[in-house]
Amino acid sequence: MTTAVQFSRVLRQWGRVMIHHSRRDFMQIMRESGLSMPQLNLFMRIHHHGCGCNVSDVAAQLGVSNARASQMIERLVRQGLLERSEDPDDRRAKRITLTHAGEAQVQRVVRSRQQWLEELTSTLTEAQRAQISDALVLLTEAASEMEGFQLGDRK
Amino acid sequence: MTTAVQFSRVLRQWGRVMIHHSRRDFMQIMRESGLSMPQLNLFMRIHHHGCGCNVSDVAAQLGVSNARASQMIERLVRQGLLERSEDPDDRRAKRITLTHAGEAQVQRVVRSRQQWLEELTSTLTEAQRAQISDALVLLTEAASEMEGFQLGDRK
DNA sequence: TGGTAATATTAAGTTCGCTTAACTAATTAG
DNA sequence: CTAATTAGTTAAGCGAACTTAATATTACCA
Repeated sequence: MTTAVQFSRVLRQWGRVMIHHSRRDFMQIMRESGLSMPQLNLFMRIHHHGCGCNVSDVAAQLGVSNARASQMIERLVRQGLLERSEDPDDRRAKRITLTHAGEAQVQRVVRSRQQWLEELTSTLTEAQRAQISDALVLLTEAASEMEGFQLGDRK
Repeated sequence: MTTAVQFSRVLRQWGRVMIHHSRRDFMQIMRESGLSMPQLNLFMRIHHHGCGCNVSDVAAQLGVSNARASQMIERLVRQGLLERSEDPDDRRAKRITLTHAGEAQVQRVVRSRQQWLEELTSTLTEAQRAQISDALVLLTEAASEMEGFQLGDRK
């Protein structure tokens, strides 16, 4: 009955719709590209981390042992999707970066999300967009204040 | 420059925040409960499907062979998280349902999502909630019209 | 400088996820 | 009433995902 309860129900509903789509697209791309979930996740993480990711970073972000990260990277390097180069500042470490082909896989995921949202956008009127936009900015800012979640459209 | 582009950027940002959280919570619960991603997904699917789910349904929803579904279910039945009973209408078929313990795992996921959203809710004013709520209803309806995505708070 | 810590890889082994194929039992169709 | 279908399980086997332990190389520190 209280507004708060209704409000959080509305929030959850939109969340469900979003996540449902995101998941479906992600799995679709997995199938098409022949990449596994951990592999595709690895790409997304490296992409969002920016450059200069080393093996330990990858392991930490994936919640996996260093050995496992090294193995995964090895395989993807051999497939031409990742590049492994020596870190000039610390010759023990390796810099892991996406090759052109690897970046292309990331872009498939990014674009698929973008596409659905843009289709959705096109079904709304100018006024509706403005209204929703204001609301989402509020929400996103509130979430970002609640914890140090960094905004900005990547990089 | 156009509103549409800005709008879809705002949409994407909120989406990123949501998905980021959802994923983190999910993996947290996986670790804590000792369940794998496919297993926890299986629970969520059975939960949302309502009762009367049989082995073939599970297989279809998970995108996996019947044999695999049967194997997964077998293990979870042994762990006391699922129940497998004969379908009275068709004695070949089995009804798969969550036990109390299984439902508890689902509730962990549901509650973790709910909790974050409610925390977020509490940082907003009454007026902001109303504004955002209206906006999200618009969005959710637009998405649901774009394709037959069924609404309703589960079951 | 010598010892300790950090970084990455390799080796060996376990468990998991998944498939196909073969099998059993119940239902439906001709 | 047989024959074909459908639901589920079991078996055998492959490859992926992980782990721990061992090793090599580089960096840091007292």
